[in-house]
Amino acid sequence: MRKKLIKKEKAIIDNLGDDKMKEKFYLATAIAYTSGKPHVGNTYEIVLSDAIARYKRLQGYDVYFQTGTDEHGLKIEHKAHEANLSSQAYVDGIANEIKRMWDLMNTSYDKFVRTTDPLHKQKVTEIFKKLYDQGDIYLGKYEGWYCTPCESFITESQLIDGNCPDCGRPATLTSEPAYFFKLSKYVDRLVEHFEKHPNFVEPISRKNEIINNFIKPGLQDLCVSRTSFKWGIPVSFDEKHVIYVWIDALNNYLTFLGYDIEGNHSELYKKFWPVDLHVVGKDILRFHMIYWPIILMALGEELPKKIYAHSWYLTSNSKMSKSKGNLIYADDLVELYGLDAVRYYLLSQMPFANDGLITQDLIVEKINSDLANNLGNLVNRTITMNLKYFDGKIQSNKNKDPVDDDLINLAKKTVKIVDEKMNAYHVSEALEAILNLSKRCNKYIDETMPWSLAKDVTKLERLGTVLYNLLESIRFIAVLLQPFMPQTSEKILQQLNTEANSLESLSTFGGLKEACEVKLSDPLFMRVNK
RNA sequence: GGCGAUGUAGCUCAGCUGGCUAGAGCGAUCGGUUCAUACCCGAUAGGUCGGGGGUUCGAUCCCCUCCGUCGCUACCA
Repeated sequence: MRKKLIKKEKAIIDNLGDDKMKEKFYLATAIAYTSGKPHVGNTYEIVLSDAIARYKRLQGYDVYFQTGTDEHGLKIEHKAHEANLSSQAYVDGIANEIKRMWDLMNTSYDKFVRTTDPLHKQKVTEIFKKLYDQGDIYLGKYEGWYCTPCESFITESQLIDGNCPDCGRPATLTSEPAYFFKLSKYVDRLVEHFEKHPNFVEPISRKNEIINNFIKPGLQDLCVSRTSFKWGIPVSFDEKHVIYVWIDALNNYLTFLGYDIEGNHSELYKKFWPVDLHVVGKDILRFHMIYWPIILMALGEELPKKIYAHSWYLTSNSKMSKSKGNLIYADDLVELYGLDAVRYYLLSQMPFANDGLITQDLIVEKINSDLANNLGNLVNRTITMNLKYFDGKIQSNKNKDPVDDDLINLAKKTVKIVDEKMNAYHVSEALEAILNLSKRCNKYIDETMPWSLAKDVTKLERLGTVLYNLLESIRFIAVLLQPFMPQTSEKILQQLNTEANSLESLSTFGGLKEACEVKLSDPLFMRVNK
């Protein structure tokens, strides 16, 4: 199956430039909740998605990459009230802040959506009505525990001896009319889908968590309307109710693409639906794994191909939160260490299925060892030598030696490893492979000792080949680095003075042209003192 | 309480379906080199693979149990 896919992708690469042959790829991040400034844990999601999107483009896919903000709900109504702002003014401010952060991180999204967009609201209204009309949403009664002083509903499991977990006062059982979504009607189909598509949700452990907690005990119908606040999309046929935020938010993937309930979809929709990859935080997997597919089933739309639930960055083993005062913001880090260094850290230090650690000390350590000493210094010393020995002119690579083979083979192999890892969305492992190639280059310099060859006039040709191999390997590194550190990649390619930056340019080791002149620039990364 | 992860060298982590002397990177120590951002290359580090028990010819990887940490448990999103 995977082999088949890779073959397919190769075929796409071979046909690059021919738009008709391009396969589409719709990548959507979860939309960020506008309750406050996003910390680095939230920012990770967009950077991760960006790396995937950029890699897919490099592979030749026609990528549509959507992100945005989720702006309704009780919490926001409260926050706005606290800030003495209208709800709309409040979310405008936060949405700007989030967009600014996404831009600061140099993320290449195609569209930034906001759920307060009038068109979105209209379409969600229509979708809700359609689901009601076809009987998937019905009016029922919400029964639950309520703490009157706290004005909040409490779940059975949150109750402490029948009392409110916040104030300790007795909770009362209340009942009020509310609309419900008939999840029960679709649950069998959903389970069947999970079974037929074992990789629908990854990591598997996260999928099991949801199945064990929600599916196995018996999926309850979902309450999809609220009357306790106003900041949301009203139910068109019952104005006292506001549509549950998740029904509102999840539909962004449809509405902004140009979905139409009558079936008069936009061209964009026809081209890109369904979502190929949802990148969401593990904390909201439930909504994407259960409610979202069921909504789509009810609407008769195709289901997403894959949902990837990423983990969190933790600071010394605890989740970042305002109350703990351990928040780290990406913009502060960028200020301190530079954009690509932060991107590098975020992308390289997250294990596939577990939480990652982020601290200033760890960041500094990675910047110094991986970026400054290994990669940056490699580029710097190699370019310097080519300038020193050959006035910058790239030499021929004809004077070969068996010691070259290992380096050249690794360069070629790295392309394959990166491809495999990225196809499985194992981003950190892809990056690791690239850095390994850089490390191998440094070793090659010691093996060949160019400074020694330079002292012997009869070995100049050999010296030229050694430097060629290094420069070409560095080109491989730079090309592969594009999705992860776009600016760094570009800086390296500029120093190499080459435009050969496509994936297919790596099909042969020898893309750099003879006699072309390399140029030295400032070091890519400076060492940071702790 | 239920469900699920996780506990491997000082630090961050790899170890697929059990099998040669348990690995990587960083840090530390020693040696080499000088093209380079005091960088790079090499060597070394003797870690009860959380504790105990079991299955097996043999377990870090299987089973049981105990301890620690973390996550999920439906109306906050």
